[in-house]
Amino acid sequence: MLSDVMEDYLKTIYQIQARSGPPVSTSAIATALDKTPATVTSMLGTLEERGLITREKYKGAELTREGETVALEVLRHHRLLEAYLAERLDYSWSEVHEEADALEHHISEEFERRVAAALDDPAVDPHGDPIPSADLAPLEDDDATPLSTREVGDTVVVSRVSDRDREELEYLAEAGITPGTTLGIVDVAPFGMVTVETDDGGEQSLPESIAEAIYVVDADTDGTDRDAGSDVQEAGNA
Amino acid sequence: MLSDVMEDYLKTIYQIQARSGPPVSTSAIATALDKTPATVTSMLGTLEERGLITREKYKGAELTREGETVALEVLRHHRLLEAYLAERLDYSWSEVHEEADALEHHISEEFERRVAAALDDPAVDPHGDPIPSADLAPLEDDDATPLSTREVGDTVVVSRVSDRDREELEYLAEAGITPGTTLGIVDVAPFGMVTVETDDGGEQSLPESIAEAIYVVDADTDGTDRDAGSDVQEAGNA
DNA sequence: TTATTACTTTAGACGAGTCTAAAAGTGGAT
DNA sequence: ATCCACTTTTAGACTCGTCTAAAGTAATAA
Ligand SMILES: [Mn+2]
Ligand SMILES: [Mn+2]
Ligand SMILES: [Mn+2]
Ligand SMILES: [Mn+2]
Repeated sequence: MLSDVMEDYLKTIYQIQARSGPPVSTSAIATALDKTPATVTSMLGTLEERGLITREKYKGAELTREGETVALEVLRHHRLLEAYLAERLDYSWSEVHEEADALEHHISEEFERRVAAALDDPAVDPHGDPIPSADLAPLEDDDATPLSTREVGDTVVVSRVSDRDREELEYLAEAGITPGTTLGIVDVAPFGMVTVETDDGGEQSLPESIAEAIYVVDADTDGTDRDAGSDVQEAGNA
Repeated sequence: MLSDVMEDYLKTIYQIQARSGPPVSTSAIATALDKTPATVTSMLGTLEERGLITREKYKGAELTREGETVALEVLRHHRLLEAYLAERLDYSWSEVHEEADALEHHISEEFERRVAAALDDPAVDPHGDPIPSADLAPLEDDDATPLSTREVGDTVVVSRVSDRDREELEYLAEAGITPGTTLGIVDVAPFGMVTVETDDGGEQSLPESIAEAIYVVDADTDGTDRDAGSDVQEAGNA
């Protein structure tokens, strides 16, 4: 059996690896988990012994297939919980992350199945992140890029939004920007300020930090299979 | 902040104290939590320092008001979770206990509120045990006694059923005996075997171990306020 | 009253996960 | 080619919750 702590390390390594690719540095993990680098080095040793990661000294870590499976399991729990809380317990999308973090290590497989069944096997969580399937098959990486990398004139659809910052999420819910929203980029000002036009014709100016947290795809690349779970995306963003 | 482990000790002390009164012996706690007596002695020292229990050496422990409040909080979480799982996720009453045990330390106060609201503030859990109120006021002790202490001719109503043994609970669900069921005692045989007649006229013979786990009140003392939450009692006992 | 027995506490050890401080390695700039 | 700044690892310590083994206490039986 793996401890909660080990599960959190594996989840974190997975997420950094998904963004920046392996190897994942000690300090990146330390920052993400708010631990000292020395602590991380020690735990990486344990995870390596258990066959969950491979490691090159002074370079960084990489998940093994087994480690990846554990990470996907935890991520499935996390995202199913987020979806359930938003859909069935009236949580807003800015509140679900912390609650899911606290519960993800403690639910049974039976609970996981029942929650998934209650929601009819949702494909994405309230932030637009894909929910790993029950068989824990690897997730394909998506082609979404931050809004901050796009240019004036682009028309894009919001694919997902980083769920790490409550205030950002509240701001975006207020602005009516959630997964599925279509945005036209009207202006890009100095310091990364992006002005967008929403479906309803309104204009919003978004600071760079927000524009970096919004992942978008081209409008014509839209609605392929990501939208299967858009009922969940729509829910509880008041 | 209290650890999960401390919460479990306090919950356990509360439950033993409710059954047998203080002081609660080291060995009783050790048995209930499946730890060694030495371990329990050590933790009792910690709980005493924190002001959660009082203690007389070689005699046993007793909860302070503060300790009792913590225990009631954990118990509220546990029983609300059991009720929610049975009512909203289709769990049977034999499955809820373990899941609630795993989750009770990890839900937020917000989650507690939302679950309570979703169920319309249930008064009892699926086993008939009272759910402490949100203000954590002490529970009055009920007057229910084990079916095994009753005599031929008595007509009684099931008040609650011990939730510790899955197989017992499955057996009872099968037999149609749940909180609220009226039973007539038809026979008491050697070795404590009790034969009862159920509402529908059927007869059941219950081994002593089962009869000890069923807490009943006199039929005429019935339906005072315990029945406020009988919708919950009825749910999910397939 | 004393001896037996059961229970409780003390003493000491250990694994998990964490930290701080110091040593070692890495990679770019001079 | 050497040095410097930064990162990583090592070394050692600490807390928490647990255990085993030994010693102490209480209650009862002889
Ligand atoms: Mn799972
Ligand atoms: Mn999310
Ligand atoms: Mn609570
Ligand atoms: Mn119960």
